[in-house]
Amino acid sequence: MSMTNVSDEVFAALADPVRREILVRLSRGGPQTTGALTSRMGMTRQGASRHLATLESCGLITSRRHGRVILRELNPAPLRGTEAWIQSLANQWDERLERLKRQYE
Amino acid sequence: MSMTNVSDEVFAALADPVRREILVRLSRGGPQTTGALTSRMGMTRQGASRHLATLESCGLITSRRHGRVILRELNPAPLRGTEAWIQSLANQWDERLERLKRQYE
DNA sequence: TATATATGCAACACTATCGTTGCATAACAT
DNA sequence: ATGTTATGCAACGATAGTGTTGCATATATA
Repeated sequence: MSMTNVSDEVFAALADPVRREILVRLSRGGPQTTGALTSRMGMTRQGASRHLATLESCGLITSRRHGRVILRELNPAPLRGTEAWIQSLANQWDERLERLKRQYE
Repeated sequence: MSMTNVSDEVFAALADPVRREILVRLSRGGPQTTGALTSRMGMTRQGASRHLATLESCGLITSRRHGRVILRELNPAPLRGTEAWIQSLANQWDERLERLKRQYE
């Protein structure tokens, strides 16, 4: 597995605190409308809506339309890639330390 | 544990592909100078140097001076926070699904 | 049909970030 | 001392992202 360009968009999406809060709310409250998600978040509807578009673009959320309401739903699948990347990074470092340790014993 | 503002800087640092590649190189090659890290990365020394400053600012790398040479070293510790955050997010979603499943059985 | 609700799209100013260039500093080598 | 190597700091233009406002669209309700 290549260690570069693995879920580049996902990393960028996670960089914004507002988007992370949206993900947390979705994971706790389940599918919600933009309004329910936006309220008490100190931002215009359009501001939050753009964040939702960013999150959907990289696959972190999906949306289903019910009449005039659109329900946003969390999709944690892309997070596995970033999680794997981070773990691989830390693991390679640990393996390196272990090699050095064996060498000097 | 609060799900917001957990290693905000680390998430932002990981959003850049150049910085992620620097981390990968450090995890594989161990402590290196800026020059060794910068070469073959399609960027000026100052460009890479700024990324190194960003990474050091959030604790992902440390630096030791040896005469006129500064060795950069990976510090994977802050990554645990982001890893935990991602896992917690996915876990909460899974638990939610399980609750719903039990409810409808 | 009218009216309210839920949403998207486009344009705008503001800010942050990126990578560069130029100059300064500090440590080695000759 | 002089030159070379390794680095930092400051300023600049370019680019990208953020949040806003205004308008348009589509669906429900009276």
